[in-house]
Amino acid sequence: MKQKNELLSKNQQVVFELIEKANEPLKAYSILSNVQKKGIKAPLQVYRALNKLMEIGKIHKIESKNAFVACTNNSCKISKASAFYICETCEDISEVNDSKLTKYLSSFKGNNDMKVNKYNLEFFGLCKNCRVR
Amino acid sequence: MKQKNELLSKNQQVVFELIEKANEPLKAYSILSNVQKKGIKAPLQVYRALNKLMEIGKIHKIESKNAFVACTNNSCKISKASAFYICETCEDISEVNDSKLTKYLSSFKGNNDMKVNKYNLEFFGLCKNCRVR
DNA sequence: TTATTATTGTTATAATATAACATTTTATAA
DNA sequence: TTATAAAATGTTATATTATAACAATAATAA
Repeated sequence: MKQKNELLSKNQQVVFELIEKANEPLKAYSILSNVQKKGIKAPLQVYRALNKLMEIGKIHKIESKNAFVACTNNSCKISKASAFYICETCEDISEVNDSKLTKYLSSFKGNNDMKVNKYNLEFFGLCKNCRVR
Repeated sequence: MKQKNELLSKNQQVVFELIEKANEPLKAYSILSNVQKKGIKAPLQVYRALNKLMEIGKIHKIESKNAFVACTNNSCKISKASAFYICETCEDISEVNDSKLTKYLSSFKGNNDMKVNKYNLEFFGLCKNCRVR
């Protein structure tokens, strides 16, 4: 499958690669300190890259943590809608990849008759590991 | 129905009343400037009240906006789980009150076998009004 | 080419949130 | 009721997250 990385600008690529390799959500200033050796010096350079990457659906923001993760859905259609599990104990975060959920939420009307363009859903709970202990 | 307000401390009550009367989500520092006449002088006093109010389910935080609204669900059971519509045009925000959705999400297991304690869901789209224009 | 758009670089500053410590009030139980 | 624990308050300082404003450069399209 064709990667979109080639379409990314220099800063966008640097930031995205860092996020993609990380196995946890990264915060903006943590990203900054990790890309300074690559020539990115200011917060705004990071935030601009982050905003663009979110716009094109390559990353998502975990709103409750102010942190950023690479999208793990190959389907670009749902790239702007996102859902995550957040373990309250170990802080592990994983993207939910459930097409039924996606369909259900994307077409959700509720009481308000709103047309849903995107949504963000964050589940908090205990992951399997943390329940056992 | 018995109000819980009586259980609130002085600062909690001041902050809650302001949020409840507002017809839009309020930001912490906006709250601060509005309660200074009531003797609350520092950000931390506001944040402490906000945290407590969230804990007991009287308010919710709109994570994507860093803003706070009074809970409009009378059911205390679901007070920690919250779902909102956010109109991308007029910024109007309303709480979703849909028991099917609540049940569906509260019992959602997905791929991860997580036990869901709470969730936060934010729908973005166009409200009825803004679609017409 | 030339105009337009996206991206970059940079400094300063705004907006959001917590740490740390001292004190006071309220609730609980001995 | 009195001691003691728990919750709430007050205060100063500071950490963290994010954007404004302006100048320059690179990429793309007309």
